[in-house]
Order: sequence, then structure tokens, then C-alpha cells
Amino acid sequence: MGSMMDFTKRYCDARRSLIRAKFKNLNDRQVEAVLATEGPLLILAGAGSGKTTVLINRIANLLRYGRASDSDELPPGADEAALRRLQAGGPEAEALAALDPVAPWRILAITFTNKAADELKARLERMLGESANDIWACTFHSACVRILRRDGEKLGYGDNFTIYDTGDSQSLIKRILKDLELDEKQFPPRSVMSEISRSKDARIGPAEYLRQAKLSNDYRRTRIGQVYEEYARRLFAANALDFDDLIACTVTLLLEHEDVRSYWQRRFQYVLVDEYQDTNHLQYLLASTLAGGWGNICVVGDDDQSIYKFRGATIENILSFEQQYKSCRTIRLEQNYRSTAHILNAANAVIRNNLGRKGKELWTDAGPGDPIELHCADNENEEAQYVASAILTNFGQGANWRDHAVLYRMNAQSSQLEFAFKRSGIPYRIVGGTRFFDRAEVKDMLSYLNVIASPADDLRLSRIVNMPPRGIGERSMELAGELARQEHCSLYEILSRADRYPEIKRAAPKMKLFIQLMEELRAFSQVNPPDALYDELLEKTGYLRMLETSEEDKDQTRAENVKELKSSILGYMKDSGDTSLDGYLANIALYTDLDSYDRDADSVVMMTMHSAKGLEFPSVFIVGMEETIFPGMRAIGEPEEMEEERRLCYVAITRAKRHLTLLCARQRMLFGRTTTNRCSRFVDEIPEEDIRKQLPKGYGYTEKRSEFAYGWRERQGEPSFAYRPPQAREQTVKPVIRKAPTPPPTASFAVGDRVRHKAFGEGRIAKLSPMGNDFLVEISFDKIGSKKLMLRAAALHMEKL
DNA sequence: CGCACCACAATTTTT
DNA sequence: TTGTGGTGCG
Repeated sequence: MGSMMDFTKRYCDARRSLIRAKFKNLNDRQVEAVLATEGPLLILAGAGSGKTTVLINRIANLLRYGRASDSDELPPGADEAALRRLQAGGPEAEALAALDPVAPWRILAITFTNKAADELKARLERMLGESANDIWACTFHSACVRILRRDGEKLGYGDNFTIYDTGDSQSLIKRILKDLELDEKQFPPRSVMSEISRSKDARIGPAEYLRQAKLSNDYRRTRIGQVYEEYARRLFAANALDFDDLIACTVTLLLEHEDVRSYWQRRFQYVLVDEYQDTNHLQYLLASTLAGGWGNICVVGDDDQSIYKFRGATIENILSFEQQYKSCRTIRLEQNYRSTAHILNAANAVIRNNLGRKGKELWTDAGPGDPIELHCADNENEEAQYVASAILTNFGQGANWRDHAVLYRMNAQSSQLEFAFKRSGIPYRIVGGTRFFDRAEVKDMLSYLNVIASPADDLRLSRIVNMPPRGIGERSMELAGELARQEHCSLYEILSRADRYPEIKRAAPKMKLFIQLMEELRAFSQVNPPDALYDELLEKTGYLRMLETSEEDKDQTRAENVKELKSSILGYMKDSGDTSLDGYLANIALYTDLDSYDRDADSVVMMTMHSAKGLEFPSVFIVGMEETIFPGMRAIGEPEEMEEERRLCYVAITRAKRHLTLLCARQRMLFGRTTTNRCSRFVDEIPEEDIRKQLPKGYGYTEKRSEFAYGWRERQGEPSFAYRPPQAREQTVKPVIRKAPTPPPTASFAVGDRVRHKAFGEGRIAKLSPMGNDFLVEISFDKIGSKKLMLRAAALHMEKL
């Protein structure tokens, strides 16, 4: 008997060491996470700790070796001879080391963004080849869409349901508020929406919500309940689901339909959830229900990077995972492969001030690197100019534009930076902000396509019925809406027989005309692919003509966007090989701008700190490090909110690989108001030895000292072990008072002059033309060609030869 | 009905 | 400062 146990142990040990050897490029903690295949597993993965790598390798392990690495079970037919062959290695050993290798389609890996899902898929395919395509690597929402397309009719939805994005939902809410004669001041659509969203998250339906509201005699909640009820009714009537519904309905489907539940539970042998700190209650329910069959649920997250509480994410999911799953194993990944020590020290020090967290300390063996820099500017304009200047310096020393990111708390902060970059000839891109698919003109065109695909979509029909103006006014549509409700039919049907209703007789001919147009387009769409339909649409509706003939600059941009949408259609048809309109619309509903963020384009990236999560850049600038900006006004005096802001700060800091520059402005104009703010408390939380401060002393502020600020190339011979602070910071003690404002720049430059620019090299001034109180200068550079710059800004970075 | 004009408010936003 | 939504007139 003893020898049997002994044999088992020897076999399993041999098996483990073989498998272990396959992952020798990972660190010990990572390997542990990869090999722990069975049961619930919580991976606390700090920023830059290689969690995606772990996820990929974990899946690879499952596919290749099944649960062999985590089990003491012998495969059938294991004997001494097999053990010897296992120990000998070679191709045979692979099979002997495996224990029920997992079929790819039994693995579900859930992420939050399409981008993360795509990256996961791409890396899996690179590592595992073709078979990776059968792994379900998708977002929460797209997983739900797939489940609902299959079984949604059990909840009464057609399988061609449409998805309402946040904008659609908001219009619908506004519509309902009007219909119920509720004042938007008293019932702000935003808060009504989040109330509804929270209820959905708690799986409280309209009926239950209303019951509770009435019970507690709460007028406000009762009215919101009525909005909720109507909202649900209209969504359902339009065969539409909003983002919350996608998850909520899937959960309901799983919980209430035994057959559906057991189908999926049997199927998904391993469930992995990425960014678990961002899940809400519904998503937790979804994941744990799907994993409920086999019980193999692995969640990866970082409680310190939970920055979406305002969207319903509950950090409690990750904080309480160990209570939910008693047999859970927890693994911490704390070795950071991204940043140098000064940056990590700062991040650790800042986040340490939070109370509600699991506790983690990032470390690196990469060496100290350069200290963080703090630059305090006089105002937001100079702050932007400083960033531009620093980036130009780096570019001049061989860095790429794309190595730089500028992060801010609010989108509204981006404009000064844009100006500075434009003036200085720095190519930049703004990620986020108003998204392409959220632009009014794009939504209009998509609404047309949606109505063509499903005429019962009242919301989108109302959006386009008078766009461009067709003489179908709001009053007529309101009446038509009442009729539709009376007759339990869609607006489209009412409009198509408008002449039968005396109430809307006046507008009836125009409505008929509109319906006729839509019918033609519908007929066209039956026999033509979406791209052709789109051309037809632009032509027949006159929408594009309306924009192109407009005098306004903005309408030209809008026209561009409308045309740009066609490339999205073509792109979809090309990528998917699908030529159905329904397919395109379904795809687009879950698509965002962030997905199109193209890391190959060489330009500086600007975005909010929120959007930066998951990304990394050699050089990062965080602007607006001021009290009331970051942390924002609303967080001050609110401990919970402040912790979320601090997590955001942690996220922002840990984006930087090599260089981190923090900026604040003593005075800042925001929303047309000038305010004076103290430097952010987060700056004070960074240890002195990790940061070099250029603080204002008395009147001025310290001179830029670019000579030490940016040594781009790695310095040789620096100690790469235990980091010691450099000499005391005398720099802040003896400030250099800044010179007077830049003199008028024209005096020193003229057309024909040869100049040397610190970033663009040598060139000749080709043109000088006045512009505002500055000059637009066109310089033909020898190496990079012609560039247009604003002279005042350019003069700072170039000299006459 | 459509347009021009004024008041108003404005974190963050993976789907 | 920007964008949006409401009002009032032609």
C-alpha cells in the first residue's frame, strides 16, 4: 500500500516538474497561479505584474495538461514504465503528464473591454494556434449577447433584439419624463438612470421597486418607479435591451431556466474573470453562476485599481471573494515588470493611505531609475507649454511621440494641451472624450440603419423622423405617440397610415413621404449589402447634402464623420465576412472608441486617467495635480470618494515605465473661472526621496532644468539593488526666478533664415504670416519635411544659425 | 414648424 | 470655455 502511495507521489512529482519547466520564464508566484487549476482562485495582480501573461499561460496549461498540475490523481495506465518515460522527457512525456486536457470551448475568459478581449484572443492564438479560436474570450456583454441570442426567446425577446447604448437609454428616459410630466430639474435623467441601473444590479424589477416605494410612502421613488416601469415596457416593446439588461436578463435566464443553466454550467469547465475589481453585483452573479457547475472560478484583479465605483462596480466583490468561496486560494502578484523603483515607491506610498484594501506592495529589480518630477506652473497654459517642451526635448533625443502620454482628471483639461501641441508641431491623439459613435450625426445615421432593420424601434425612429427637417414637428410626433400607445402598435405603423387619423392629418402627407422613403430603403437593403445601403441612405435622405452645404465649420467635421462611418461598415464586412445589416448593427452596439485606439500611430496620447487603465508608456505626464481638480472637489471631505481618487492616482502613477512628471498650476482657468489651488495632497504622499520638486518660492518658480530632467537613454553603472535616496534636494532651496514673459518673437527670425530646432533638427524658414498676436511659421526641415508652427512656441526650442 | 438667441451647468464612463 | 436645451418670434 505504502509503495502505491509512494508511486503516486513520484509520478505526480515528475509530472509537476515537467509542467513547471514549461513555464520557467514566469516567476514563482506566476507559476503558482498558472498551475492552480482546480477550485476557486483569487489572483491579486498589482499593476504591471504580468497578469495577462498569467491568464494566457493558465489557459495554455489547461489545454495541454488539464488538471495534472493541481491533482494527485494518476492517469489511467500509469505504471513504472510510464513514469520512466515521463521522467525521460521527450514528446511521449507530454501525453503522460496530461490529465484530462481541457477542450478549448470549455473555457470562458471574461474581460471588460473589447480591446482586452481582442488582445487576449490574439495572444492565445499566437501561443496555441488555431485551437485558441474556440476559447470563449469575450466581454461580459458579448458573452451575454451570445447566450441571449440562443435562448433569449425564453424571456420573450426575439433573437434579433437590438441593444440600446447609454445615449439611447438617456433619450428614452427623457422622453418618458416628458410623457409623465416630470420636471428634469427635479428628476435629472442621469440620476434616474443610475437609480434604475442600481435596481437592475440588485435584481429589483419595476414592480418590486414600485411596491417598495409605495410602502415607504416615498413620492420621489414612486415617480422614479413609474419611469422605470415605462422604461422597461418601451424597451421590451422595441425588442431592445440596454447594457444592464444584457447582463440582468442573462442572469435571470440562467437562474430561472434550469435547462439553460445546466447547459452552460456543464459546458464551462473553467471560468476566468479579468479586472474583477470592476465587476458589479450582477456580473458577480453571472460569473459565479456560469462557474457553478464545475466550481472552477478564477478571478484576477487589483483592489487598488478599482476606479469605477460610480458605474456600479463594487470593490466588495474582490474584498469578499475569500468569504464567498471558503476553499479559495489567494495568490498575490507583486513583482512589477513595468516601472522603475522611484515610480513604484511613489505608487506604494500613495496607495498605503487607503484603509479599505487587501494590502500589496509592488517591487521591482529594475533599479531606481529617474526620480519623479514635479513642476509647478503659473497657470494651465504654461503647464501645457512645459509638457510640450519636455516632449520636444525627448523627441530630439530619439524618443518616439508615442512613448508619451498626458493624463488628466477631466476631459475639459485637454484643450490647453491641444493648443500647446498644435503650436509646437507635436502630433497628438485624444483617446476618449466624445466618442465617435456617440456623435449626434453618427447616431443619426445608425438610427436610420436601425429603423431600416427593425421599424418597431420607436426611439430611433423619433430621432430621425425630422432629421434633416421634413416638416414633421414634435407636436405631430407626440400625437402619433399617443395613438401608438392606444393601438398597441409602433410609431412606424401609425405614420404609415397617418391619413386615417384626424389628429395628425396636417402632417400626414409628410409622414407618408417619410415612410415611403424608409420603405424604399428597406427594399433596397433586402437585396444590397450594408455599404451600398449606406450610400443610398446618404443620397436619399439628403443628410450628407444638408451638412455639406452648411456654412458652419462644425458641419464639415460632421460630414466627415458621416462619411467615416462607411469605413466602419466596410471594416466590419471585411473582418467578419458578414454582409448582413443586422450583423453590423449588433457588432456596433458593443463597440467603443477605445477599441480603435491604435498604438502604432506615432503620436502623443492624451486621455483621462480612467481611460489609461491597462496601458503603459515610457514617459507619463499627469497634469492638474491640484486640490479640487485631483482630488476633485466632490471627493474632498468624503473619505470613500477620496479613496477612489487615490486609487485613480495609483493607476495613473503606475502607467509610467521610466519617466513620470507631475504638474500643477498655481492658477487655473477652468469652465471660464480662474481659481487658485494648492498642490494635490497626493503629491505630499510621495516620499521626498522619490520626487524632485520645482516649487514656487516666494514670487516666481524654479527655472526649468531640462539638463537633468530627461536623460532618455539608460544610464550605465547605476546600482540596481537596494535603492538609496540621492543627495538632499537643494534645488528647491535656491530657486531661480523666472525671466519676464517671452518677448515678441519676430525680431529674430525672417523668411530664408536657417534654424536649428531641438526636436526637428535643421531647416529653413519658408514662410511667416501673422496670426493673432503671434506668427505662423512654416519651416522646411531637412530631415522631416515641412512643418507649421506658432513662432512664439517654436522660438523657445530653436536658434538661428 | 424652424430658426435664432440666451441661460445654464459642466467628473470620471470598460459595455 | 464649451455644449446643450428652452423660449420666442417670423
